[in-house]
Amino acid sequence: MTNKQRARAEKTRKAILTAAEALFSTRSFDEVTMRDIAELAGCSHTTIYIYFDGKEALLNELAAEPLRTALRRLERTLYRGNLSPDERLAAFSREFLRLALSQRALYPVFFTVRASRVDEKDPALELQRLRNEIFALAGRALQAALGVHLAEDRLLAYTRSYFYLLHGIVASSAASPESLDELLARLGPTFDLACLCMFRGIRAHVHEGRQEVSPQ
Amino acid sequence: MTNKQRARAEKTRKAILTAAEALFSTRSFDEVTMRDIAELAGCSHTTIYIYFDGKEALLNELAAEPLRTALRRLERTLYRGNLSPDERLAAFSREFLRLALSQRALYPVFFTVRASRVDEKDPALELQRLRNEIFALAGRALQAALGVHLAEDRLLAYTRSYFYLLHGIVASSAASPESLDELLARLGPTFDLACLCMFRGIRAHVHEGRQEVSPQ
Amino acid sequence: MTNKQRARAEKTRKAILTAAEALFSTRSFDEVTMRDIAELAGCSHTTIYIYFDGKEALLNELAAEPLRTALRRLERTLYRGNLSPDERLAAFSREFLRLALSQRALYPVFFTVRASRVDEKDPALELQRLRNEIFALAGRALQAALGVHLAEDRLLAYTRSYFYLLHGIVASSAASPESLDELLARLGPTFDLACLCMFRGIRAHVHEGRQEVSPQ
Amino acid sequence: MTNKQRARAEKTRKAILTAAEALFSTRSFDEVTMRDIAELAGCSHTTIYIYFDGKEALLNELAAEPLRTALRRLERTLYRGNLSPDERLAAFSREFLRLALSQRALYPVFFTVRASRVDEKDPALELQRLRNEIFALAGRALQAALGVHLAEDRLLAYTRSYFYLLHGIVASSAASPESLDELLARLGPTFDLACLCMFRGIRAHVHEGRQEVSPQ
DNA sequence: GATGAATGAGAATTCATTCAT
DNA sequence: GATGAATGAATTCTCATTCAT
Repeated sequence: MTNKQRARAEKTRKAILTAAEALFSTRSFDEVTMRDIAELAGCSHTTIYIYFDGKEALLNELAAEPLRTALRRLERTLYRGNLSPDERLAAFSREFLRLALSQRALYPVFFTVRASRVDEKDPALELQRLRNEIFALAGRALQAALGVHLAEDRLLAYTRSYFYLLHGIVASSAASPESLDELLARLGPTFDLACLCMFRGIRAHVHEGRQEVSPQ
Repeated sequence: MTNKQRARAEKTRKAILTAAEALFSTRSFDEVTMRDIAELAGCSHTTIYIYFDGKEALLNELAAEPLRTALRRLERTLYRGNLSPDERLAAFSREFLRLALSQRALYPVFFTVRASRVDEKDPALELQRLRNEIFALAGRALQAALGVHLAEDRLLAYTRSYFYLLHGIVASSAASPESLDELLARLGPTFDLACLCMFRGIRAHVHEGRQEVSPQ
Repeated sequence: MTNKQRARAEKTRKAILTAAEALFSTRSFDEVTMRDIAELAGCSHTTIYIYFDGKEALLNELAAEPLRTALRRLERTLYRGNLSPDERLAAFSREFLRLALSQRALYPVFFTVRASRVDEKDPALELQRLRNEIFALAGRALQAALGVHLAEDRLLAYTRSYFYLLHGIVASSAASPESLDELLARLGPTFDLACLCMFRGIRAHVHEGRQEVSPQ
Repeated sequence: MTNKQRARAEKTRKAILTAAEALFSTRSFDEVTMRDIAELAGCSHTTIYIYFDGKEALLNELAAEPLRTALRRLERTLYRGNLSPDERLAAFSREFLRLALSQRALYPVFFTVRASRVDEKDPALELQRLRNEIFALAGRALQAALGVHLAEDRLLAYTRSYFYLLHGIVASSAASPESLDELLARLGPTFDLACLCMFRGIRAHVHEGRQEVSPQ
């Protein structure tokens, strides 16, 4: 009994998340209504409120899972043995972009720090943690690709720079109505190029860098 | 008397634009209501419809002016005589970021192409034109800084890459509650660094580029 | 001076009436806005309030003139010498329909008695008077065509019957998007037929009438 | 419990329809607001949108039922055995007028063809169908009463003529504030007379008709 | 005589959410 | 566990009308 019920509940919950994800991948937060989600999930819209505390809570919970998946996959990318460090950074970047672009509408949720009451067990906190880990991961990938050890603050600056680029790529593509594959087919090489250039520039800056500071 | 009336009208119109700008700088398009704007502007919400054709039109008109200003200032930056080409690119970047970050909430309006009926005299068209000009400007600045002539499509790819970075910087900072000055004080150097690295990487890619292609 | 002003005023007034008439001939009362009228009349919408006490007053005044014209033309029709009495009735009917259908949107204003505060100099009163005269005219035409003198109440009943038909023709065609000419080209013969039949039926009823009463 | 809910829903739905009917019987489509309806129905105005797709849909749905009833009753009238053919036509007419006048305000909805996107399952289509059936019914009644077989187009012209009269009667009485019974008490005989005359005229035209065509 | 500026009242509609079952 | 019924708050936008000039 209890088992069956739990299974059913879990299934409904999953259905809601899946439906919401599908809808948010096409439309923005405000454009998706609870009723849309319920319809696609095959349940009543009131049911959603059993599992989630409201629309925003659903959104946060929704974001957490892909982000967990993303983190896992990005980690795996970084420890693949058959790649040189800079190939690894490239692979990391490509993977990151693929994940982010496949969830374009959720991306702002992933990577925008939203003011929110600091509430224990707020899924927003979990999101924050995941974000930070991914950022750290990128830092480690960059460090490895650069091949020299850097002071923490310098690495932070470089990692930020690199992330700006990644964010910019995603942001620039966010409004596109193209599917992920169409997008990558059209712009993938440009994305690669951009990442490569950024990396080269950072490497150059690291090696010769300090005397030729940015003009200011 | 006609003068007085015209003045009054212009004042009201300005008040509406100012109010809208203030509100949009804090909240997003959907979060700001016409009534909010009217209240802040000190007029009835119906008055807004005298001056603008609706909410979206207001938004477009609102975005057009700063963007025009931006274009003018960016042009001026590019023709300042006392700078070397790459200093000019850096200056351009800094100016762009300053402008974009000072209008953070409008930034998506500036740089997100929105599907819209292609309508003569639609202010959206004007926006599109301004966007394109700014992009072209960046392309020319980049070309000049690189110092070699590039085929159009290669230049396009590099310019895009550079813009991704700029977009990313803005997007990353968009949600920050800090004032423009606070933001620049804290992250300005990092922004400069990122731009410099991007430029260096592009330059490197241009010069040694083709043999060492992006892995994949 | 005064003359010039009066002329100008009269011109503006006329322009408003003309514009309103044109618009009401296509769209219904609620669909036409004061601003539409003003635009077509080439004046400010506030000007309309100088000449008319509001939208409804304008409508009444608007209806009066065509109705006066109609009355005049219908009178003329009835006294044309070269027609037999029943040809005259037919001509009257055709003229009535032509007038009514050319002002389809105004027709309800012409012929619908609206509750209204009985106000001296209310144009609604004038309308009422005109309506009554046209009705009386039809009565006389019918009487003449029948060729026998009838008691007042019997004539009233017949005239009413005849008018029901005319009203019905107009009402049935009111919603048609066709122009007057298209409409008459398509249905004119049917209108004639209907009028003819009605007249014949009345004549028959008058002559043999009383023994074969309507079943009930 | 599902039963209880269904009952409640049905009750609400009915309440809305009843309220709307009551309001539309006094005021026109544009004059009745959704909030008026809701208030009279004793529910929130948003509730209306649960049951109907909007104002126009409500109107159509509202019109469909009485029209269905009307059709059924008119059919029954035509097959009553104890009447002669022309008594049947008279009975049909009287029944039609009774129905139409009892729903005066809805009459335009019943019998005015409104332009509308031809949409499967649009209730407007249903209305159109019902209208056509009633018209066909009248045609059959007329044919039977005339006692001779007529070519389709001639019958059509006569039926139209007859309908013009019926429409005219309804239209002329539409604005009256009298109750149905008062109206019939005052004008019923005139209505009968008009119908009788029209029928006699048509019959005359059919029998001797063609040589004495309508002048034109 | 004429007008541009401004407004208040009110329209349809949508949505997230709660309550009774 | 799940749901249908119901709602209140809010949104964009339109219109006839008035007021100062």
